[in-house]
Amino acid sequence: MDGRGRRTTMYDVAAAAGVSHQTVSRVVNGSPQVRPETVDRVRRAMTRLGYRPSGTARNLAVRRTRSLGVVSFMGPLFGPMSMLLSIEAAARRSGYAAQIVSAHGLDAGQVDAVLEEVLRRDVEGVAVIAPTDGQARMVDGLRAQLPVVAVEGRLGDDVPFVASDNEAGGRLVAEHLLDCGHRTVAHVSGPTDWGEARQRTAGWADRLVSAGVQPGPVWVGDWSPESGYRAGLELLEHPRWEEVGAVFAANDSMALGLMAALHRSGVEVPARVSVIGYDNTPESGWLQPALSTVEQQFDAVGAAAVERLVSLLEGGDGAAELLIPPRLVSRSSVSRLGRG
Amino acid sequence: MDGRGRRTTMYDVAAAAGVSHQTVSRVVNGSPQVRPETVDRVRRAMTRLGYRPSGTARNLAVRRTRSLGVVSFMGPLFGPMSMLLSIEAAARRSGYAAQIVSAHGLDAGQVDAVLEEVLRRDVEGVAVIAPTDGQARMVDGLRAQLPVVAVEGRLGDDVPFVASDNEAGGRLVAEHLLDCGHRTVAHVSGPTDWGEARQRTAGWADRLVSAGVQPGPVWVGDWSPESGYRAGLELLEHPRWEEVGAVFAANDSMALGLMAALHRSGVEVPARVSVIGYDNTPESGWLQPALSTVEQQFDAVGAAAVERLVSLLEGGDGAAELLIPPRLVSRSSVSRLGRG
DNA sequence: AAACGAGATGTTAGCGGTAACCTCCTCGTT
DNA sequence: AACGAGGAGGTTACCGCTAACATCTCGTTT
Repeated sequence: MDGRGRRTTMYDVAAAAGVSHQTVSRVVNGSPQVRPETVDRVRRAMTRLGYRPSGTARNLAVRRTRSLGVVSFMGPLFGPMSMLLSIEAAARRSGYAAQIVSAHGLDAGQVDAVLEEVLRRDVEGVAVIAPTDGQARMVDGLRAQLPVVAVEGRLGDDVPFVASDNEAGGRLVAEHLLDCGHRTVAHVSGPTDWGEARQRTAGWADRLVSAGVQPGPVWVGDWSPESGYRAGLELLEHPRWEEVGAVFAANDSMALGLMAALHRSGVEVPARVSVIGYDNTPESGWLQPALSTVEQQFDAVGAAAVERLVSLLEGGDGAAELLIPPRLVSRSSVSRLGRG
Repeated sequence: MDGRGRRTTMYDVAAAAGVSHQTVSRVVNGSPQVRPETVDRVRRAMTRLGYRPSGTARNLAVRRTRSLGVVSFMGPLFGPMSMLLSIEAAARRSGYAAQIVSAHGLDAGQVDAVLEEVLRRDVEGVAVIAPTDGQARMVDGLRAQLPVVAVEGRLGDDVPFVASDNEAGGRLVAEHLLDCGHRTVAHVSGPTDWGEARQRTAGWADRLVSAGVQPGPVWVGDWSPESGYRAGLELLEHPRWEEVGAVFAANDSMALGLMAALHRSGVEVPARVSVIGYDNTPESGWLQPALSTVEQQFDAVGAAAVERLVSLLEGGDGAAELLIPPRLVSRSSVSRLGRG
């Protein structure tokens, strides 16, 4: 800016360096078509005047913003937050800026507001982290306007979808429990309107059934430690509680609450009952007992999502689904019984 | 877009509706100077053509982007992440978009890259979440260009600064411990190049001293559960370990690791030794034992930071510092002894 | 010596909006 | 009947940059 509040533009630099604005543009963009000494003169003028190029003007001229929208429909849960960050990082690596818009609520008004917001920002494509159902339709408006990829939650059959493979994760859990000799396992699932929750449950039940084991009772939580705690209390009063040898909590927070309830009632983990979670938060390994869990590769998911989106922008086709396999982290909250 | 890839503009809408582009602009911006039936005609044309206004063009014309940069220099720790989200929310409430740029490393190259990145995006101001020292100078370049507010970590005497009052938090901890009758308390601090860490330690020590109590041994951690665990092991071998009645860990993660170490060695918390953390993560209340801790009001801090920044943009002065008081959350990891 | 071609730079016309100013028309006044 | 005011809308000139094409300068080529 000069004293009068007018911003320093290319023209100012051009005048100061005794060249045309186009030459300044060339210097800014590193064109090889400029003589070294001219480059120098222009550079000097730029720093002397404190010139800063206007990205806005550039974007308008080239008709690209190189920015992606990332809309997230939830609060500060570990999973969604990790996704957000990993997408931002991946986008930056690909030369795009990430416009993050997050809404905590899910009522129609909020969703609309968020979508308008993201459209207003001239993004070239959008990654939607919308793990609960019923947002699919609300996002239709977006899809008509620009490329969309769904992350972690399906948005419709025709929307490219990238996620951690929750069904595989559930299967991993069941497998591990079976390996350790457990034959009766209960489950504290996530909210049933979360696709991720349903898939973890499905994978778990599926693997159990295919091993001839009947899936045990299921409680529905809301991801919070408190809901895990409540489920734990109810579990303790279940008629067939005695038979339950292991519990699969659909995330680590609920596993924590669950273990708190068990602990409070003097039930030892893993001696009396094994517990396994999902997420592998940085804390999970330090709980007492150290929590066995499943780790999702958020970085890989984020990177894949951005890659898909960028490929769509560059005219590629919107390949169908991509599921990133999770991996089991075995710690001490699951006991190993003799083969039963 | 029409078939040929040209985007639908105001002029297209204007032509379709039989008005001038300016009238379209008036409709888009809700000017009252347009006859209802004209508004109608224009609206119809807009939806028919799938018109979407170009924020970029608008920004260029009005010479404002209404967006703020948020640069964060660290990974997915609870505190920083919470700040990020709270700032984004606050910015949106104030009608600004938040351009989030985060770097995990701290080497000069990275910092420069991040700063350039944020400048390139035409933000009107920047909130820097830079809790470690030595970034102050690196950020000087930024400050010369546009308003900056420092969040959680001081950036220099002349940069407006908003943070949670860590010294008060440290004092709160000491006070609570004293109240509970503890006279010998050890401390696992955060990294010494974090201002927050130093302040928590300082407040804690200060309050202790002013009560005539000698601050106990101090270990330096890195915020991770693992470093808390290591500190715990060392603590157990300290010559004066017998005298230590309480330990203050500078965040909940380290408190968790610490408790794991104590537990492993059969030391009971809080019976033998009390533990208190800092942060109040969603999990803290469900640990065993439930962790006493200090809660920072991230929402308030974020809101205040944005408010400061916006006021700077609108010509206000950059008031000095603002510290938001934290509050103590008392749970069961601290035992109450008789007054000693 | 004149024409040639390539490198270095300048000119002009947008990109899609907004702002400021101008015009036209319709009323109510006097 | 002439006049002024205000509502409704149109015109023109930017905003700060890039793209495409035009121009100028020389060292070569013939």
